Amino acid sequence: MATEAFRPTAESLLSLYRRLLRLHGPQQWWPADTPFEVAVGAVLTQNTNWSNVERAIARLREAGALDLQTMLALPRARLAELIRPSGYFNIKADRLRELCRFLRREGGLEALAERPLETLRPALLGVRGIGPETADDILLYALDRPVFVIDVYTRRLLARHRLARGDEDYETLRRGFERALPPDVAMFRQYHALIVEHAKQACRKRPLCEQCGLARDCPRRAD
DNA sequence: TACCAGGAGAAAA
DNA sequence: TTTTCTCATGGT
Repeated sequence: MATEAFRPTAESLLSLYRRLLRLHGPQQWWPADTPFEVAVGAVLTQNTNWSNVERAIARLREAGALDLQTMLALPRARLAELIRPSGYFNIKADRLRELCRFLRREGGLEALAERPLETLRPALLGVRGIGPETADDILLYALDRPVFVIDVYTRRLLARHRLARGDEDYETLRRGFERALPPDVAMFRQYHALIVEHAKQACRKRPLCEQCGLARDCPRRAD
């Protein structure tokens, strides 16, 4: 596992950010009505296309289960059935229930929002089924904390632009962004959303480049 | 039919 | 400690 430092300059990351922003314009993220829905979506999107997540969330909404107390009261089998379109529904039902129990113990997302990041992030990572990317999605988009979300698209883009090799561990990449950039929640959200949007647009109906994940012949590539 | 998609945890090496 | 396997649906 690669452990050496990823220490990009602020200018290199800001330059990439500005190019993505020019290409795609401001993104409206995260697509959810409430912080709780953000947290649910963060679990459901694990290794899953967002369109499948939307189906599952729509079913939860129809069932009136998009709030903490109702979801906690649902039998596991019923919850799994509701989120079936998101895939991995048995595992994700357990993960959602673990997350809901955690939120109940902590007094809900509103109470969590009062905790310092130094204890909040480890607490989230202590929930079974909540890994670093899912925790950081929740911190950034549901709890307004300046943490940078690292996903597969971020790795590919960093590698493509020679800012990283792409196989660095999650914490190395996250800390690299957070050290180089000011702790700006709105900008971190926009940056991550732009990376995902860029990858989706560039790769649509085109073969992926094995290095960066973007299409070799895509006219919208940011380089 | 085969592959991929906004991971995470357990098991095996 | 690192790598591999498992979980699963819907779109292309």
